[in-house]
Amino acid sequence: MKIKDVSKLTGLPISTLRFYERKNLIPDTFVKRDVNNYRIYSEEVVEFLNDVKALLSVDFSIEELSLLVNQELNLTYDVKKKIVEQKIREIEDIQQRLRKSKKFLHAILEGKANFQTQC
Amino acid sequence: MKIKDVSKLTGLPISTLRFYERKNLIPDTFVKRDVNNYRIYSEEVVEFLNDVKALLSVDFSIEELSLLVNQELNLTYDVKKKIVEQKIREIEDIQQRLRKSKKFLHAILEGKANFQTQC
DNA sequence: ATTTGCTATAAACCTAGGTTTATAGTTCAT
DNA sequence: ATGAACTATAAACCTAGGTTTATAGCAAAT
Repeated sequence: MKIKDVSKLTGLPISTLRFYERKNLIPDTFVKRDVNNYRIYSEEVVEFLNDVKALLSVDFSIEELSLLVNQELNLTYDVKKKIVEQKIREIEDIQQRLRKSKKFLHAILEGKANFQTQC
Repeated sequence: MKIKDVSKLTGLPISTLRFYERKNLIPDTFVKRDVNNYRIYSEEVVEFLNDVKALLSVDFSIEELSLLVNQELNLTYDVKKKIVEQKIREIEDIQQRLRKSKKFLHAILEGKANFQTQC
């Protein structure tokens, strides 16, 4: 597949695909170069990128994710496991803040929030 | 209260307090000017800013929040209500994505995620 | 063979949400 | 009355996560 196909299948702009690659977010196993220097992607890259999209959309930064994915760093499974576990805790933190904020917004709607006296 | 006191009580850096004010995030009712042009804050600003912090930390942007708070715009209660309701829906969206991501991360830990074959 | 479309890179640009710096006026303690 | 601490503004700077632009080399269809 060429870059445009990957773009269509993942919904990620071509510029973003190139940008992610520069950031080491796409392992070499997924993308080779043709004789003309065009990127040639494997079919599996689509599922991979969909996972990446999901993770980026919540709490992972590009840098964190590239840490997990970059094979050259050769992190042990244990180190990666710790990163993932830490991330799960961060997500649970966000979940708690979201629950609070939602309560707060409902309080605003019901005119119960102090905040609302200023709005 | 002067700016440093507010900074201490809210945990927001002085530079951020001034920045938020420039962004119309702090209603005039909370901050006046002394003869020397120093900002003089009311006591209530502390609770207000804590609410602002909570909302910014999840899903509100400064601009959205200033829309709700800016009295000069004179938005009707109905318009503000719709903004808040919309925001609640956005939060629920995020909550769903977080639940999915968490599942995904657990799957990675258990070696069940396809993603993991690349990590 | 030339126009249209796809690909490439490097570098500049953009936005949000701040922070830092430069410069200057005030206040308080000694 | 002088130094330390606090305040002010404007403008420059910073980071993340991209996007846009400029320039140029392939490819496919007419």
